[in-house]
Order: sequence, then C-alpha cells, then structure tokens
Amino acid sequence: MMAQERIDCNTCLNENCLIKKHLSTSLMQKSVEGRSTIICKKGQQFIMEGSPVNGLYFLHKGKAKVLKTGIYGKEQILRFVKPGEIMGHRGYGTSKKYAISALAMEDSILCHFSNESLYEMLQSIPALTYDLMLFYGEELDRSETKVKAFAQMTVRERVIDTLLYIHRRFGENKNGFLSLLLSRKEIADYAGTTDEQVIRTLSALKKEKQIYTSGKRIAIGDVNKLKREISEHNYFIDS
Amino acid sequence: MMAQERIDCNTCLNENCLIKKHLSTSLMQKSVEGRSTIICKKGQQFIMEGSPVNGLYFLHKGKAKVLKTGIYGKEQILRFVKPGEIMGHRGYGTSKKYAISALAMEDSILCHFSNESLYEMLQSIPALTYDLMLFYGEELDRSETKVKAFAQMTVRERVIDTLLYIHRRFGENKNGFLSLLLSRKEIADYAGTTDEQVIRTLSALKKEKQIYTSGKRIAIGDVNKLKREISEHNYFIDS
DNA sequence: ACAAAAACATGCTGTTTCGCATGTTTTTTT
DNA sequence: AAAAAAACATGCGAAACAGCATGTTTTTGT
Repeated sequence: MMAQERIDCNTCLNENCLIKKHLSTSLMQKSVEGRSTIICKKGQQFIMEGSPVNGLYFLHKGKAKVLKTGIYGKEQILRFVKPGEIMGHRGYGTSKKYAISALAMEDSILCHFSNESLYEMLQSIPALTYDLMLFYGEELDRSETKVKAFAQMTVRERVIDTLLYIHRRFGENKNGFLSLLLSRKEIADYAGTTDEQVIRTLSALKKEKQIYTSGKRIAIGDVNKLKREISEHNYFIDS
Repeated sequence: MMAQERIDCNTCLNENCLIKKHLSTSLMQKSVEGRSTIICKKGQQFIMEGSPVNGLYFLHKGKAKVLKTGIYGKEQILRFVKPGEIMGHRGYGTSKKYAISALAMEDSILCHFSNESLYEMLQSIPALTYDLMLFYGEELDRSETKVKAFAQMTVRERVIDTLLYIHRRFGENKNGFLSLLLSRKEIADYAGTTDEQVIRTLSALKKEKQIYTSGKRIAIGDVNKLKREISEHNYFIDS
C-alpha cells in the first residue's frame, strides 16, 4: 500500500474535467478547497440508488460504472466512466435521492463536492453551469439514442453496439484487445440481455472472424465492418 | 379560421415556461423580442432529425410528440409535450444536427428562439441556464429510467407504464378517459413494441376490467392497481 | 501451488414476442 | 350519405430470446 497524497486540482492531469477547465477563476480556486478525496477499492459502491443525495463525484483515477438495480437484482448498466467524468449528478433541485448507483471497477480515486459547495459554485460561476448544462444535454442525447436502440435493435446488434461503444470510449491496447475489461455479464447488463445471449453472440462473431478472444479479453477485427452491420440504425448519431 | 394575434410573453398563461419564469429581468424582456411565433397544423413536422439546429421551440398551445426515426421508418416516441415545455433543445455546443424530430399532434402554436438569441440569453441570465441545466438533468433521469424499463419490463408492463405516464401527465376528462388521445400505434411507438401487441394487451386489460374503452379512447379503472402491477420495477422513481 | 469460486461455453426447451392474414369498426373525405 | 382510408381486433405460425442444465476454463484466495 502506497501512502495517498491529497489530490490538488492545480496539478491534476484530467484535462477534460469541468472543474479543471474553470480552475483559473479565483472563485473556483476557493471552491476547490471544499473538495474531499475518496479512495475506493475494486467493487466498492460509492453511490447507492435511493439514498439521499450528498453531492457530486468526479472520477480522478480508475474506472467505474453507473447503473440502476431492477427487479430480482438485475442490473442495468447505463455507462462506464473514465477519469475526469462526473457521477451522481442531478438532484440539486427537486429530487433528493440518487436515481442511480455507481461502483468502482478497479481501485479508484474520487473527488467529492458536497451539495452546498456545489450549489455555491454553480451560483457564482455561470460558465461552469453552462458547461454542466451542455454535459447533461449530451448525455440526454446519448440516453435517448439508447432508448431507441433497445426498442429496435436485436440482441446481436446491441452486443455489437456495446463492443463499439467500449472501443470508442476506452480504445484498445497494443495487442488490439479492448482496454476496458468486462465480464460477459457486464456486457449483458449494458446491452440489456443475459450473459448466455452475449456468449452466444460472441461465439458467432468469433466463428465469423469478426472478433478474437483470449480469456475474457476481446479484440475487434474490423471496426468498420461491425459499424456497417448496425449502421442502418444510426443515420445521424454516433454516440 | 381566426386571425392569429402575436404571442406576448407578458400575457402568456404558461406558468411553467422557463422563459416566463425569468421574464422579470430586464435582459429577458429585451431577449423575448427576438422570439418568433409559428403556427402548426395537426401532423406537421417542425423539427427534423438530422437537419441543422436552428434554435429552440416552446410549445405555446396544443400538443406535440418528440421522436426518433429508426430502421424501416419505425418511430420511437420519446415523450409527449404539453404547453410551456421545450423541444429541440441541445446542440448549442458540439452537435449541429437535431438528434430528434418533433411534430404537432393537433393544431398548435410554437415560440421559437434562434441559436443566437438563445446563446445570448444563456450567457446573460445565469438563472435561466441553471434552470435549463436542472431540466436536462431531470429529463436524463427520466430517459435512463426508460432505458431500464425497456431492458427489464415485459410488453404488458411497458404498455401499462405508458398508460400511467399519459394519465400522470395529461390527466383524464370528466368521463374518465385519458385526456391525450393516442392511436394504438402511438402507444406502441412509445412503449417500444408493435400495435398488435398493444391491442392484445389492451384487450386483456379490458377483459380483466382494469380499463374501459370507447373507440380509441381509454379509461383506467383503478390507477393504483395498475401501479401496483409494475411497482416492483420502480423502487425509487416515479417519472 | 492448490482448492474454491467465478466466469465462460453450449445444448436443449419453453416462453414471449413479432409479423402476416383476415375481418371488423371507426374515422375521414368527397 | 356513401365510399375510401385508417385504425382496431384476433388468430396463427415463425422467430427471437431467455432460462436451466451441464461441463469447461479462468480467476481468486490462501
């Protein structure tokens, strides 16, 4: 175990972080002091659906997933989270309970802002509010695209869509394997199906030489070919 | 045909409209002049998915639906719109194409703001930006709840969910019929299934005396009983 | 390094859902 | 008011999908 130094926004390397982006304003410099750092072990849940909202989390380091828990404990994964990105948003206004759960997929470090400090920041730094509005708007687009996908795509198409989504967001390593390592169950929970169906689909794609696997690692042979198979569902959007 | 007077925000009765809410500021009074009024006939499409974003629409009067068009022309309805509500939002920032279509379900009147005047308003009236951020956040919650519903609910449950959604948002008239009149096809396009499946489900609910119909009009017998049937899917949220 | 647990894989079966066909009712148009 | 079009309704066979069983491989913990 290494000693954990306190995170300092000024030396943080997450350039896509909204806080970092507005750090130059003096107000932000002050606000940032109200932040706290949280260390999470792999598998640890740090936001629980239905519990009172206590603020906003940024992923500083690691990987996380955001999900809703359904009937019989079935999970619906909504997105996978990279450093610099936000979780636990919303609920400043009306709703006082988190609508989602979030948990660390590997040992991770979080930055946390309380409701109060967050509210102050949003009141005093309009440019931050504006960016957050854009962020929600884009997430809304993404989510609505997903609604359509669930309504109109087959299981095979949704699994392919999931592989492409992971590839787009997390890329691949030197050997061509997707950089985000997921279990078949997690792919199923994102694609809205069962692990057996995912396994069957992946087996078929393997036979077709469209993907290659080594253990649970997956490599895509030809991204564009897979894109083409689902392209008829995506006239306009790429998210 | 009646002559159409120009809409004036100061005398508008849509109290839930975000523009109306911030009308007291002098900046807003000025911005509001950049607005234009659009009259739409029933069935007319005023936002087309994939076309360049040209601003934001508020529904002043009438009813509308927001949807995405999919493969083979299949529609996915995302929401039904009441007076005072926003359509065509997003796309100020990165994306330059509308991600959704919108069309009038009856003769309707729209207020339209151009990209430029909208941008100015958001830059100069932080409270408006804040409210818009909250709006997107809540819509995002709703959309993500819908993703889960699509992944985990049966067709029957999704149809019931749709009926309750319509009842919640549009209420019922004196005879108990839902105030928003939808075709079976429209219910299907919202619930993510086919019109045949909707008809079958409604037939079953009729036999069970849970709903009553007269032509295409639908009345719910006991809202709470229907809620109970799908309650296990909705631990926390009510949207 | 070994045992236990978790994840992966595949066949089989039953259910759900869809698409088509056909007929009826309702709504719209002329 | 009649004709045409749209929407509603229902049965039936096909397809997609899920759940269970069983066996294998991989990962994890000691």
